[in-house]
Amino acid sequence: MLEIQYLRDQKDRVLTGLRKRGFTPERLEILDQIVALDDQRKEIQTRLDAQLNERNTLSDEIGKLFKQGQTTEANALKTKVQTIKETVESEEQQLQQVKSDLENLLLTLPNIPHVSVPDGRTPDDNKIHQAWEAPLPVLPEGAQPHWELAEKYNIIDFKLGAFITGSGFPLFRGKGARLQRALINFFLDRAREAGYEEIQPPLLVNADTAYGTGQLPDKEAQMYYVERDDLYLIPTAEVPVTNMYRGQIIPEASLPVMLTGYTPCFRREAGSYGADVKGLNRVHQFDKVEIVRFEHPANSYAALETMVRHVAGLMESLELPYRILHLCGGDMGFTSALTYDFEVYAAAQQKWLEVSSVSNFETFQANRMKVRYRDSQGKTQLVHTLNGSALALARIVAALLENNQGEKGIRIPEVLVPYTGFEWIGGDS
RNA sequence: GGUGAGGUGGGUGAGUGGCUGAAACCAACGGUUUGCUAAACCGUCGUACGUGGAAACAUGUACCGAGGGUUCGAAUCCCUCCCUCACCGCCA
Repeated sequence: MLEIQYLRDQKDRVLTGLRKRGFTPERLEILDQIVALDDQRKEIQTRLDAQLNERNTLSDEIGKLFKQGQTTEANALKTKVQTIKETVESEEQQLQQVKSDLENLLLTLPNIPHVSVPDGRTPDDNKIHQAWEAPLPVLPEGAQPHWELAEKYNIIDFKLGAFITGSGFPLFRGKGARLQRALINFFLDRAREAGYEEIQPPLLVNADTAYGTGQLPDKEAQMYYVERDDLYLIPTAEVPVTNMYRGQIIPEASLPVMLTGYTPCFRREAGSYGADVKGLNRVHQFDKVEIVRFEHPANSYAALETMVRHVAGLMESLELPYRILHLCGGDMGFTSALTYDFEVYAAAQQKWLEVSSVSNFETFQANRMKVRYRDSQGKTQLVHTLNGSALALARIVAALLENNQGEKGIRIPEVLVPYTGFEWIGGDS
């Protein structure tokens, strides 16, 4: 959620930012509505506070009068307060109304893109931030996409998953399951070595938490919801982990707070069909190691860069061809100010698959969650929040299977062997 | 799931209708003093929003788990919900 003060002070920036996100001039009128509502809010509050002050003062006097036995005078004041009470009630209602209107409008505004964010509407307008310079792997004739390899080596059973649950819920078995576990441990170890504290958060969250990171209200249809208990299955560890600090004031000296967590992620992916959803390309449940940071605003972009380097390092050690995209205004998530997407090249499909998204949310999430720190003047300031996948498993597995297939089977990258305990899938080991 | 007891500031904890935004103690921060450490003493010590102010700051309002209600007035009384603890039941 944007800060109203920012919106008032930096209107030009907000305007250009929203245009970058494809706001039409009509939709931009919302800014003036917000400011007008906020003015109204202030006005009502000033009035209301004055009335409340009078009520409190009079009530005080009534108490004193009663104590002195001056009941007649006290009762006279009582009727006076009674009339104040009525106007107070109506003004309180107005205030509440205006506040909720204001909040609802503010919730419709996405974050303001960073100045570097490219213009554009669709994924085609994303800029390549870091290209893959080496030649892309070319597989020999007869190379198979991962869903065929999965069946051939009996490591992922899509049909069985569909039988047990539904499509998009793959079942990993044998070396497939072990590869998953190896990747999770590898990613967690790397994150820990980089200074992130490991967290195992709850996988279901309440509505307040889902609002905090911005999943509600705008991504409600994307989450699985347990109606009976009013809980949501997490779409990413970002949600529970970032909310660890909801409503908190973090001592400035504790910044940055660096957290990592592995969780399964659940996404309904409503409305996705076709070739994109084949195999592991788009599934309802997948595993991911997430890194989350709460940063001093002055450091957040440097932090973003180190996160990007961290993820790039993972890709490199897995020997996977990857590229980094700088998302354009139209393709960026609602809450993000700047997002880099990592794509891995799946050589059999000859497709780039998104495997990580690293973002700086600046104060957008922090404002919603009221996560602050105290600056050297003793004032509370909103922190910047950042997060990134490091990494999302399903598509990494897809690329590993496809790119590393050969006559002997599927070769496991060297760094993973200590984790898997085997060097080949389908080979001798 | 059942029964009982509770939820007060960073912590412990007082407070059962007005003099309590909240005692006291601890922690923290600033200072004084002793050669350092320690101790003692003095002071500061919640958040949000509004108003005035360039700011420091002053001032108003709200907040004692959350939301409603009673009352001229609620941390205090009533209702609903949430959470914690104890015991019982169930259970990986």
